Amino acid sequence: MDRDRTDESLIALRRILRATDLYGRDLARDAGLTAVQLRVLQIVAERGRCHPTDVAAQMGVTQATISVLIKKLESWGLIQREQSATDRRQIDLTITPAGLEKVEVAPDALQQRYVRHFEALPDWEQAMVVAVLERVAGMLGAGNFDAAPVLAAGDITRQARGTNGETGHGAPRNGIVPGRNRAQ
Amino acid sequence: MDRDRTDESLIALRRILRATDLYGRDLARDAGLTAVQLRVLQIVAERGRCHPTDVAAQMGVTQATISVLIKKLESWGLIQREQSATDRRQIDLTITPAGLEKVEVAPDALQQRYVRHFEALPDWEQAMVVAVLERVAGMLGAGNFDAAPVLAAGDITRQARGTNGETGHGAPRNGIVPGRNRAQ
DNA sequence: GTAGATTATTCGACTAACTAAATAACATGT
DNA sequence: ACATGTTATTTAGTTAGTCGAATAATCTAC
Repeated sequence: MDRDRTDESLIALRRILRATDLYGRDLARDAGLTAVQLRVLQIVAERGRCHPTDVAAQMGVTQATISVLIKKLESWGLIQREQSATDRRQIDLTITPAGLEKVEVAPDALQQRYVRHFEALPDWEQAMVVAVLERVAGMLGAGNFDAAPVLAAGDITRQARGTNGETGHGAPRNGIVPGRNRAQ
Repeated sequence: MDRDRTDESLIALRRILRATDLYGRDLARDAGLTAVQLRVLQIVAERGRCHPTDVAAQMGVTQATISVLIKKLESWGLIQREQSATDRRQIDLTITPAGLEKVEVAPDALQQRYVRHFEALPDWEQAMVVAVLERVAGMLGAGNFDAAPVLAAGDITRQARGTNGETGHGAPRNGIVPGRNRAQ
Protein backbone atom coordinates (compact mmCIF):
# COMPACT_ATOMS: atom_id res chain seq x y z
CA MET A 1 0.00 0.00 0.00
CA ASP A 2 1.28 3.42 -0.74
CA ARG A 3 -0.67 4.90 2.09
CA ASP A 4 1.80 3.32 4.45
CA ARG A 5 4.66 4.55 2.37
CA THR A 6 3.50 8.11 2.53
CA ASP A 7 3.11 7.88 6.26
CA GLU A 8 6.52 6.37 6.69
CA SER A 9 8.15 9.00 4.62
CA LEU A 10 6.38 11.77 6.49
CA ILE A 11 7.41 10.33 9.80
CA ALA A 12 11.01 10.10 8.73
CA LEU A 13 10.89 13.65 7.46
CA ARG A 14 9.45 14.73 10.74
CA ARG A 15 12.26 13.09 12.60
CA ILE A 16 14.73 15.00 10.51
CA LEU A 17 12.98 18.29 11.08
CA ARG A 18 12.72 17.63 14.77
CA ALA A 19 16.40 16.88 15.05
CA THR A 20 17.39 20.00 13.19
CA ASP A 21 14.88 22.08 15.08
CA LEU A 22 16.37 21.09 18.37
CA TYR A 23 19.78 22.12 17.19
CA GLY A 24 18.42 25.19 15.52
CA ARG A 25 17.27 26.70 18.75
CA ASP A 26 20.62 26.25 20.37
CA LEU A 27 22.62 27.40 17.39
CA ALA A 28 21.92 31.03 18.01
CA ARG A 29 23.00 30.67 21.59
CA ASP A 30 26.24 29.07 20.58
CA ALA A 31 26.86 32.03 18.35
CA GLY A 32 26.00 34.44 21.15
CA LEU A 33 23.01 35.73 19.23
CA THR A 34 19.28 35.48 19.51
CA ALA A 35 17.33 33.44 17.02
CA VAL A 36 16.02 36.53 15.28
CA GLN A 37 19.42 38.09 14.98
CA LEU A 38 20.87 34.93 13.50
CA ARG A 39 18.04 34.79 11.04
CA VAL A 40 18.75 38.29 9.80
CA LEU A 41 22.33 37.30 9.39
CA GLN A 42 21.41 34.20 7.43
CA ILE A 43 19.18 36.13 5.10
CA VAL A 44 21.83 38.71 4.37
CA ALA A 45 24.38 35.97 3.89
CA GLU A 46 22.18 34.22 1.36
CA ARG A 47 21.12 37.24 -0.60
CA GLY A 48 24.38 39.03 -0.53
CA ARG A 49 23.93 42.79 -0.92
CA CYS A 50 20.30 43.47 -0.25
CA HIS A 51 18.21 46.14 1.41
CA PRO A 52 16.45 46.33 4.76
CA THR A 53 13.12 46.22 2.97
CA ASP A 54 13.96 42.82 1.51
CA VAL A 55 14.87 41.40 4.86
CA ALA A 56 11.79 42.86 6.49
CA ALA A 57 9.58 41.36 3.81
CA GLN A 58 11.16 37.95 4.05
CA MET A 59 10.84 37.90 7.82
CA GLY A 60 7.37 39.34 7.84
CA VAL A 61 8.13 42.31 10.05
CA THR A 62 8.17 46.04 9.55
CA GLN A 63 11.10 48.14 8.50
CA ALA A 64 11.24 49.64 11.93
CA THR A 65 11.97 46.28 13.44
CA ILE A 66 14.69 45.46 10.99
CA SER A 67 16.24 48.83 11.44
CA VAL A 68 17.16 48.24 15.04
CA LEU A 69 18.25 44.67 14.43
CA ILE A 70 20.58 45.80 11.71
CA LYS A 71 21.90 48.53 13.90
CA LYS A 72 22.94 46.03 16.51
CA LEU A 73 24.44 43.60 14.07
CA GLU A 74 26.38 46.40 12.47
CA SER A 75 27.67 47.67 15.79
CA TRP A 76 29.02 44.18 16.36
CA GLY A 77 30.71 44.17 13.00
CA LEU A 78 28.65 41.31 11.63
CA ILE A 79 27.08 43.16 8.73
CA GLN A 80 27.96 46.28 6.84
CA ARG A 81 25.72 49.18 5.95
CA GLU A 82 26.54 51.47 3.11
CA GLN A 83 24.50 53.87 1.09
CA SER A 84 23.47 52.55 -2.27
CA ALA A 85 25.08 54.20 -5.25
CA THR A 86 22.07 53.94 -7.53
CA ASP A 87 19.40 55.03 -5.07
CA ARG A 88 20.65 57.01 -2.16
CA ARG A 89 17.60 56.39 -0.05
CA GLN A 90 18.52 52.75 0.12
CA ILE A 91 21.12 51.03 2.22
CA ASP A 92 23.15 48.16 0.86
CA LEU A 93 23.60 45.38 3.34
CA THR A 94 26.46 42.95 3.11
CA ILE A 95 27.71 40.40 5.55
CA THR A 96 31.20 40.82 6.95
CA PRO A 97 33.73 38.03 7.36
CA ALA A 98 32.93 38.01 11.08
CA GLY A 99 29.26 37.69 10.32
CA LEU A 100 29.89 34.97 7.82
CA GLU A 101 31.81 33.07 10.42
CA LYS A 102 28.86 33.19 12.76
CA VAL A 103 26.59 31.80 10.11
CA GLU A 104 28.99 29.09 9.11
CA VAL A 105 29.87 28.02 12.57
CA ALA A 106 26.23 27.52 13.36
CA PRO A 107 25.47 24.13 11.83
CA ASP A 108 28.59 22.58 13.29
CA ALA A 109 27.23 20.17 15.81
CA LEU A 110 24.65 18.82 13.42
CA GLN A 111 26.98 18.56 10.50
CA GLN A 112 29.82 16.91 12.27
CA ARG A 113 27.66 14.06 13.33
CA TYR A 114 26.04 13.76 9.97
CA VAL A 115 29.20 13.95 7.93
CA ARG A 116 30.89 11.32 10.04
CA HIS A 117 28.11 8.87 9.38
CA PHE A 118 27.70 9.79 5.77
CA GLU A 119 31.31 9.22 4.86
CA ALA A 120 31.18 5.80 6.43
CA LEU A 121 28.52 4.72 3.97
CA PRO A 122 29.41 2.53 1.00
CA ASP A 123 29.74 4.36 -2.24
CA TRP A 124 26.47 3.36 -3.82
CA GLU A 125 24.56 4.35 -0.73
CA GLN A 126 26.10 7.79 -0.65
CA ALA A 127 24.96 8.30 -4.20
CA MET A 128 21.48 7.19 -3.29
CA VAL A 129 21.29 9.52 -0.32
CA VAL A 130 22.33 12.48 -2.42
CA ALA A 131 19.80 11.68 -5.10
CA VAL A 132 16.95 11.30 -2.66
CA LEU A 133 17.77 14.37 -0.61
CA GLU A 134 17.82 16.48 -3.72
CA ARG A 135 14.52 15.05 -4.77
CA VAL A 136 12.98 15.75 -1.41
CA ALA A 137 14.32 19.27 -1.38
CA GLY A 138 12.63 19.77 -4.70
CA MET A 139 9.38 18.34 -3.44
CA LEU A 140 9.47 20.77 -0.56
CA GLY A 141 9.81 23.67 -2.91
CA ALA A 142 13.24 24.55 -1.64
CA GLY A 143 14.59 24.59 -5.11
CA ASN A 144 14.69 28.08 -6.35
CA PHE A 145 17.36 30.26 -4.88
CA ASP A 146 20.03 27.74 -5.70
CA ALA A 147 23.56 28.83 -6.33
CA ALA A 148 23.87 30.57 -3.01
CA PRO A 149 25.89 33.69 -3.59
CA VAL A 150 28.04 33.69 -0.51
CA LEU A 151 27.91 30.28 1.05
CA ALA A 152 29.77 28.14 -1.44
CA ALA A 153 29.90 24.45 -0.86
CA GLY A 154 33.51 24.41 0.17
CA ASP A 155 32.97 27.08 2.75
CA ILE A 156 30.09 25.32 4.35
CA THR A 157 31.91 22.11 4.97
CA ARG A 158 35.47 23.16 5.40
CA GLN A 159 35.04 23.55 9.12
CA ALA A 160 32.84 20.63 9.85
CA ARG A 161 35.18 18.31 8.05
CA GLY A 162 38.86 18.14 8.72
CA THR A 163 40.02 15.47 11.07
CA ASN A 164 41.45 17.77 13.72
CA GLY A 165 38.64 17.05 16.06
CA GLU A 166 39.41 19.11 19.12
CA THR A 167 38.81 22.67 18.04
CA GLY A 168 35.79 22.20 15.91
CA HIS A 169 35.21 25.89 15.61
CA GLY A 170 38.19 26.91 13.60
CA ALA A 171 40.62 29.26 15.18
CA PRO A 172 39.58 32.76 16.26
CA ARG A 173 35.83 32.45 16.78
CA ASN A 174 35.80 35.52 18.99
CA GLY A 175 36.00 39.09 17.90
CA ILE A 176 34.39 42.07 19.47
CA VAL A 177 31.06 40.40 19.47
CA PRO A 178 28.70 39.72 22.36
CA GLY A 179 29.17 37.09 24.97
CA ARG A 180 27.88 33.59 24.62
CA ASN A 181 25.74 33.99 27.66
CA ARG A 182 23.77 37.16 27.21
CA ALA A 183 22.91 38.35 23.75
CA GLN A 184 22.36 42.01 24.42
CA MET B 1 35.39 11.78 -5.30
CA ASP B 2 33.42 11.40 -2.18
CA ARG B 3 34.29 14.86 -1.06
CA ASP B 4 31.90 16.12 -3.68
CA ARG B 5 29.32 13.66 -2.52
CA THR B 6 29.49 14.89 1.01
CA ASP B 7 29.16 18.45 -0.13
CA GLU B 8 26.25 17.65 -2.35
CA SER B 9 24.44 15.83 0.37
CA LEU B 10 25.02 18.66 2.81
CA ILE B 11 23.76 21.20 0.36
CA ALA B 12 20.62 19.22 -0.28
CA LEU B 13 20.08 18.81 3.43
CA ARG B 14 20.52 22.53 3.85
CA ARG B 15 17.89 23.21 1.26
CA ILE B 16 15.50 20.99 3.13
CA LEU B 17 16.20 22.72 6.40
CA ARG B 18 15.85 26.12 4.85
CA ALA B 19 12.50 25.26 3.36
CA THR B 20 11.17 23.94 6.62
CA ASP B 21 12.66 26.78 8.55
CA LEU B 22 10.83 29.37 6.52
CA TYR B 23 7.59 27.57 7.14
CA GLY B 24 8.48 26.93 10.75
CA ARG B 25 8.56 30.60 11.59
CA ASP B 26 5.16 31.23 10.15
CA LEU B 27 3.55 28.13 11.56
CA ALA B 28 3.27 29.55 15.03
CA ARG B 29 1.63 32.65 13.66
CA ASP B 30 -0.87 30.62 11.75
CA ALA B 31 -1.74 28.84 14.95
CA GLY B 32 -2.05 32.14 16.80
CA LEU B 33 0.85 31.27 19.04
CA THR B 34 4.41 32.40 19.48
CA ALA B 35 7.24 30.15 18.44
CA VAL B 36 8.12 29.33 22.01
CA GLN B 37 4.55 28.49 22.92
CA LEU B 38 4.21 26.17 19.96
CA ARG B 39 7.44 24.50 20.91
CA VAL B 40 6.18 23.73 24.39
CA LEU B 41 3.09 22.29 22.83
CA GLN B 42 5.10 20.13 20.48
CA ILE B 43 7.22 18.77 23.27
CA VAL B 44 4.24 17.86 25.39
CA ALA B 45 2.56 16.30 22.38
CA GLU B 46 5.58 14.13 21.70
CA ARG B 47 6.28 13.05 25.21
CA GLY B 48 2.72 12.65 26.29
CA ARG B 49 2.35 12.99 30.05
CA CYS B 50 5.50 14.63 31.22
CA HIS B 51 6.52 17.19 33.80
CA PRO B 52 7.47 20.83 33.59
CA THR B 53 11.02 19.93 34.52
CA ASP B 54 11.34 17.77 31.43
CA VAL B 55 10.12 20.52 29.18
CA ALA B 56 12.38 23.06 30.81
CA ALA B 57 15.37 20.80 30.39
CA GLN B 58 14.62 20.08 26.77
CA MET B 59 14.19 23.74 25.96
CA GLY B 60 17.15 24.87 27.99
CA VAL B 61 15.29 27.28 30.22
CA THR B 62 14.45 27.41 33.90
CA GLN B 63 11.39 26.01 35.54
CA ALA B 64 10.16 29.49 36.21
CA THR B 65 9.98 30.21 32.53
CA ILE B 66 8.09 27.06 31.77
CA SER B 67 5.71 27.66 34.59
CA VAL B 68 4.25 30.77 33.09
CA LEU B 69 4.19 29.36 29.59
CA ILE B 70 2.27 26.36 30.79
CA LYS B 71 -0.09 28.59 32.66
CA LYS B 72 -1.01 30.43 29.52
CA LEU B 73 -1.36 27.32 27.43
CA GLU B 74 -3.55 25.79 30.10
CA SER B 75 -5.74 28.86 30.31
CA TRP B 76 -6.29 28.50 26.59
CA GLY B 77 -7.23 24.87 27.00
CA LEU B 78 -4.32 23.57 24.98
CA ILE B 79 -2.68 21.49 27.67
CA GLN B 80 -3.88 19.98 30.90
CA ARG B 81 -2.23 20.18 34.30
CA GLU B 82 -2.98 17.63 36.97
CA GLN B 83 -1.18 16.63 40.07
CA SER B 84 0.80 13.44 39.73
CA ALA B 85 -0.50 10.46 41.66
CA THR B 86 2.88 8.98 42.44
CA ASP B 87 4.69 12.13 43.47
CA ARG B 88 2.43 14.93 44.50
CA ARG B 89 5.03 17.63 44.02
CA GLN B 90 4.95 16.96 40.33
CA ILE B 91 2.45 18.06 37.74
CA ASP B 92 1.46 15.77 34.92
CA LEU B 93 1.18 17.57 31.64
CA THR B 94 -0.91 16.24 28.82
CA ILE B 95 -1.99 17.82 25.60
CA THR B 96 -5.68 18.40 25.03
CA PRO B 97 -7.52 17.71 21.78
CA ALA B 98 -7.49 21.43 21.10
CA GLY B 99 -3.76 21.54 21.67
CA LEU B 100 -3.22 18.52 19.49
CA GLU B 101 -5.10 20.22 16.74
CA LYS B 102 -2.78 23.20 16.90
CA VAL B 103 0.23 20.95 16.61
CA GLU B 104 -1.20 18.91 13.80
CA VAL B 105 -2.48 21.79 11.79
CA ALA B 106 0.94 23.33 11.82
CA PRO B 107 2.82 21.42 9.11
CA ASP B 108 -0.05 21.59 6.69
CA ALA B 109 1.30 23.80 3.99
CA LEU B 110 4.57 21.98 3.87
CA GLN B 111 3.06 18.54 3.96
CA GLN B 112 0.45 19.09 1.36
CA ARG B 113 2.99 20.05 -1.17
CA TYR B 114 5.30 17.24 -0.22
CA VAL B 115 2.66 14.53 -0.14
CA ARG B 116 1.32 15.52 -3.51
CA HIS B 117 4.70 15.09 -5.09
CA PHE B 118 5.57 11.99 -3.16
CA GLU B 119 2.51 10.10 -4.18
CA ALA B 120 3.20 10.86 -7.78
CA LEU B 121 6.49 9.00 -7.62
CA PRO B 122 6.79 5.52 -9.03
CA ASP B 123 6.68 2.76 -6.52
CA TRP B 124 10.34 1.90 -6.40
CA GLU B 125 11.25 5.52 -5.90
CA GLN B 126 8.89 5.92 -3.00
CA ALA B 127 10.55 2.98 -1.34
CA MET B 128 13.93 4.48 -1.92
CA VAL B 129 12.92 7.84 -0.49
CA VAL B 130 11.59 6.22 2.65
CA ALA B 131 14.72 4.16 3.12
CA VAL B 132 17.01 7.13 2.70
CA LEU B 133 15.05 9.50 4.87
CA GLU B 134 15.07 7.01 7.68
CA ARG B 135 18.78 6.54 7.27
CA VAL B 136 19.38 10.28 7.34
CA ALA B 137 17.21 10.71 10.38
CA GLY B 138 19.31 8.12 12.10
CA MET B 139 22.51 9.85 11.05
CA LEU B 140 21.23 13.06 12.54
CA GLY B 141 20.63 11.39 15.85
CA ALA B 142 16.91 11.81 15.64
CA GLY B 143 16.35 8.17 16.18
CA ASN B 144 15.55 7.54 19.75
CA PHE B 145 12.14 8.66 20.85
CA ASP B 146 10.47 6.75 18.13
CA ALA B 147 6.93 5.47 18.45
CA ALA B 148 5.53 8.89 19.21
CA PRO B 149 2.90 8.39 21.88
CA VAL B 150 0.30 10.83 20.75
CA LEU B 151 0.99 11.67 17.17
CA ALA B 152 0.18 8.45 15.41
CA ALA B 153 0.88 8.23 11.73
CA GLY B 154 -2.73 8.37 10.70
CA ASP B 155 -3.36 11.48 12.71
CA ILE B 156 -0.44 13.32 11.25
CA THR B 157 -1.46 12.88 7.70
CA ARG B 158 -5.19 12.62 7.79
CA GLN B 159 -5.56 16.35 7.31
CA ALA B 160 -2.81 16.95 4.85
CA ARG B 161 -4.08 14.23 2.57
CA GLY B 162 -7.61 14.07 1.30
CA THR B 163 -8.25 15.64 -2.02
CA ASN B 164 -10.66 18.30 -0.86
CA GLY B 165 -8.24 21.03 -1.50
CA GLU B 166 -10.01 24.19 -0.47
CA THR B 167 -10.26 23.96 3.28
CA GLY B 168 -6.85 22.68 4.05
CA HIS B 169 -7.20 23.21 7.76
CA GLY B 170 -9.90 20.71 8.59
CA ALA B 171 -13.14 21.94 9.93
CA PRO B 172 -13.35 23.84 13.22
CA ARG B 173 -9.94 25.26 13.68
CA ASN B 174 -11.11 27.87 16.13
CA GLY B 175 -11.91 27.41 19.77
CA ILE B 176 -11.52 29.79 22.63
CA VAL B 177 -7.96 30.30 21.80
CA PRO B 178 -6.15 33.54 21.04
CA GLY B 179 -6.45 35.48 17.85
CA ARG B 180 -4.29 34.91 14.87
CA ASN B 181 -2.98 38.42 15.01
CA ARG B 182 -1.74 39.00 18.50
CA ALA B 183 -0.58 36.10 20.61
CA GLN B 184 -1.00 37.55 24.05
C1' DG C 1 10.55 72.43 -9.97
C1' DT C 2 6.88 70.88 -7.28
C1' DA C 3 3.82 66.97 -5.49
C1' DG C 4 3.59 62.60 -4.13
C1' DA C 5 5.65 58.09 -3.28
C1' DT C 6 9.60 55.28 -1.28
C1' DT C 7 13.26 54.18 1.96
C1' DA C 8 15.22 54.17 6.16
C1' DT C 9 15.51 55.70 10.86
C1' DT C 10 14.00 57.24 15.44
C1' DC C 11 10.76 57.46 19.24
C1' DG C 12 7.36 55.82 22.49
C1' DA C 13 4.97 52.09 24.08
C1' DC C 14 3.72 47.37 24.70
C1' DT C 15 4.36 42.20 24.99
C1' DA C 16 6.84 37.87 25.36
C1' DA C 17 10.57 35.47 27.25
C1' DC C 18 13.64 34.97 30.53
C1' DT C 19 16.11 34.96 35.08
C1' DA C 20 17.07 34.86 40.13
C1' DA C 21 15.28 34.63 44.48
C1' DA C 22 11.71 33.55 47.66
C1' DT C 23 8.06 30.40 48.90
C1' DA C 24 5.33 26.29 49.49
C1' DA C 25 4.46 21.54 49.19
C1' DC C 26 6.20 17.23 49.19
C1' DA C 27 9.77 13.30 49.12
C1' DT C 28 13.65 10.71 51.05
C1' DG C 29 17.42 9.13 53.70
C1' DT C 30 19.29 8.38 58.07
C1' DA D 1 11.38 12.85 63.32
C1' DC D 2 14.28 15.88 61.04
C1' DA D 3 17.29 17.65 57.72
C1' DT D 4 18.01 17.93 53.06
C1' DG D 5 16.76 17.87 48.37
C1' DT D 6 13.22 18.25 44.67
C1' DT D 7 9.26 20.26 42.24
C1' DA D 8 6.46 23.83 40.95
C1' DT D 9 4.96 28.49 41.39
C1' DT D 10 5.05 33.45 42.29
C1' DT D 11 7.26 37.92 42.24
C1' DA D 12 10.11 41.56 40.60
C1' DG D 13 12.99 43.10 37.24
C1' DT D 14 15.58 42.81 32.66
C1' DT D 15 15.97 42.37 27.72
C1' DA D 16 14.63 41.61 22.96
C1' DG D 17 11.25 42.02 19.48
C1' DT D 18 7.64 44.28 17.66
C1' DC D 19 4.60 47.95 15.97
C1' DG D 20 2.66 52.62 14.70
C1' DA D 21 3.51 57.18 13.97
C1' DA D 22 6.56 60.87 13.01
C1' DT D 23 10.68 62.45 10.50
C1' DA D 24 14.19 63.02 7.02
C1' DA D 25 16.19 62.08 2.79
C1' DT D 26 15.62 60.97 -1.76
C1' DC D 27 13.49 59.44 -6.08
C1' DT D 28 9.89 59.89 -9.84
C1' DA D 29 6.24 61.95 -12.64
C1' DC D 30 4.35 65.46 -14.46
